[in-house]
Amino acid sequence: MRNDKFPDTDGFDLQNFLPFLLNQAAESASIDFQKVYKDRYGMLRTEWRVLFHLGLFGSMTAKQIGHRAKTHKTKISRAVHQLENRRFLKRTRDDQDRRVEWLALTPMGESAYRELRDIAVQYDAKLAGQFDVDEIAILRKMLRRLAGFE
Amino acid sequence: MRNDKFPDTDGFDLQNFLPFLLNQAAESASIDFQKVYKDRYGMLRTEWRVLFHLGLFGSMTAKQIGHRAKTHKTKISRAVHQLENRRFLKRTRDDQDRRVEWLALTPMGESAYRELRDIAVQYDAKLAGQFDVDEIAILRKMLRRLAGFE
DNA sequence: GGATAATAGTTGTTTTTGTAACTAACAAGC
DNA sequence: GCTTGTTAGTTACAAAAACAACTATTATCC
Repeated sequence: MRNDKFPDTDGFDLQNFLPFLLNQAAESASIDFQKVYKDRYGMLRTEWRVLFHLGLFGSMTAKQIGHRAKTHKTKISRAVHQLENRRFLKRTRDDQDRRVEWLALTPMGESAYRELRDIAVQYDAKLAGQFDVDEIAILRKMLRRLAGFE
Repeated sequence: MRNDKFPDTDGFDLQNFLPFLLNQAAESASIDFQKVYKDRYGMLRTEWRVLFHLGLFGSMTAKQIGHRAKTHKTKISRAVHQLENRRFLKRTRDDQDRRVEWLALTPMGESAYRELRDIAVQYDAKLAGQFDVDEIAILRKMLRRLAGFE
């Protein structure tokens, strides 16, 4: 880890320190998209994540979503409540195991999902567009590894 | 953006969506280091960021730190208070402009900084170590661009 | 030089998160 | 079948973050 900009420091470069760098990149990269689901749909981050999971994978339990999104069950629980209040999803108890409830989007939820998904696709393309295709492939591969997705 | 794992979905792949992917990678990559400054020093993220900035760049104002770390001034203000309470830094008013205060680490702050910095260097090396050197260079370059560092 | 605006930093209030304890349902062992 | 343990999800309370309004000081400009 070198430090080109401040060679008079002690050899540690904060702007290249991966936890800091990743966090800053993640913040910058998500801020404009955040505005969409926040200002336009009044959603929190966990809420759109639940919405996206249900939109993508159909019916899921809170636990399954939490596991895939690495999100604590209390956060999921609150997001589900909120989405339910806004009529974006409905729950149905599992008959075999009555602790479990299956979550699925309502038509309203589906439509919100489709709109946000399309925006997300464009948004991702715009972010990726500033790099070479092979570079962006390397980036995603490394990030998936860091994220523990594979 | 293709979706190999769930080809029966609608072509959107959440695990490759950059804002989500970056955030997950950032979370995973920082969790173990977070434990160090949290459990061992009782620090919050913003507090170690202030500490690191002062350790790296010497005397700075709250505003300068906030700008470099992209952190809101209220968060910086509270972190500075906390670090001051723990005798990690001291403030001195600027004589030219008495709104400004210059922040600098105390010897105790310096020593905490050095310890955390050494851990950070090792930690970064461990993270980077799982990739090729040229790949990691590409990763950092792209992340710096995404983060708006250059 | 006095009104107005801008700036550095703080404080107060509201949201959101984190953590732990909780309920309800099921499972296992005996 | 009854104790003990586990699991899905919720709730309550404490910690932290977000946001807006504030103080104190300096800059602008007529």
